[in-house]
Amino acid sequence: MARRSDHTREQIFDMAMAAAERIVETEGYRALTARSVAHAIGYSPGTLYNLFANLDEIVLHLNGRTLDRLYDRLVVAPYVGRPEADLLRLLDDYLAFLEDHPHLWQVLFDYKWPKDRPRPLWYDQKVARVLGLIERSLTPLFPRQDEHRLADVARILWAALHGICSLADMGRLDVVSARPARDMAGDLVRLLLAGLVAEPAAVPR
Amino acid sequence: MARRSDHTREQIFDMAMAAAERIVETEGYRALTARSVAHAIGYSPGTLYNLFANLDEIVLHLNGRTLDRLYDRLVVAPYVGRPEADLLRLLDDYLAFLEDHPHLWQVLFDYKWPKDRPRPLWYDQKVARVLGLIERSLTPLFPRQDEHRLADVARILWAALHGICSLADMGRLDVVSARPARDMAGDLVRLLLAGLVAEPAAVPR
DNA sequence: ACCTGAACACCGTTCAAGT
DNA sequence: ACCTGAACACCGTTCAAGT
Repeated sequence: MARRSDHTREQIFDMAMAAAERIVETEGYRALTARSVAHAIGYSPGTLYNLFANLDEIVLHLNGRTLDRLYDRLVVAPYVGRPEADLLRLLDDYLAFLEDHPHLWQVLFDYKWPKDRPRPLWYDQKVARVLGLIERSLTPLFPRQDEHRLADVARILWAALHGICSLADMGRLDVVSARPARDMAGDLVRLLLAGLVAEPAAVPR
Repeated sequence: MARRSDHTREQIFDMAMAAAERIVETEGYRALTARSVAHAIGYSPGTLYNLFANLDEIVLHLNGRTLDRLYDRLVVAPYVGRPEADLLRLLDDYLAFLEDHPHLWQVLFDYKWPKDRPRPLWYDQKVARVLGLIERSLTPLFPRQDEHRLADVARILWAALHGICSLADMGRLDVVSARPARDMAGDLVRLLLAGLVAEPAAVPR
């Protein structure tokens, strides 16, 4: 057999990404295999390895697309300049995204990139772009010279919200009594903001 | 071939669990396979399926053991009755456990129990026992009739800390600039406590 | 130059066959 | 009653062979 050149390299790349996304959304993470993607685009498994070093790289690109989708969703709402209102709205949009694309969200956070090799720069930039929205919402609370502290708090909030969504998604928060993730996350945002206002310089960096 | 009755059912169970733990600790999650466990205890893969419904159940029991270890580690330190001191000490012990058993900790949280079937009661009880330590530390901040609120805040804190440790473990917090998980988690604890004190009834349940 | 598909070294799980 | 190990239906990845 041989080259078919039915499609360019770029076309196959895009087809593979679209197929991967569709497989994850409809059948879940575990259905995403090199063979299933290859089959979905009508090429042999070997062909994928001309474009991607391995399956990990397909997942990485898929997650990049998910981060873009998430950012696009979060960025459209108006920014009013009141931290609590802005953060709670970000939270609502985030949770709505999670509800619309639960499987994509799971892959985004569950997937473990091998520790030995560094994440590509473009990927970190996509994460930073989302983090930037949280930072913007927090900005009114910090004086200009406290950019580092602002960035730290944004990351704390990002990670903390992730923890709540993650455990809620796994059904691990309903020990003893259940409460929606939305309520708990909203609670967290309000407590954290109250704490910031009460102790603005609690833990200088 | 046939029954060997070299060991009782209980002995094989314990051998399998010990082997699973050793495999995860030394070689990581991905090395934990039904075949590797069977080989480690000198039985055939089929034998495991007399004791466990599937590999999921082996992981579940392994995680139960990990929760026990974690609890044992957290419970020994003295309880002084000052929330900040007690929580920061819990945090330190938690992080120390994580450092000592990174792979066991990863399996504990990364492993997804199938959503369709309920977690066994004994598992939830082990989680609740750890959560109870956080609740105890928070108790001085809540009046007696606010037990529900206390439980909610404990779970928020537990989930939020998990989020920080989880993203830190995956190296996903060092976007832009890195900061140790310990610092971020400590920051979170202090901010949350300050928020609680400032707005004790911020979000009544 | 590109694509194939067989091959390699694995999986989880089942179950007929043995003692 | 219990254990085996071959079998089934999969994996990710490689690479000689083809066009």
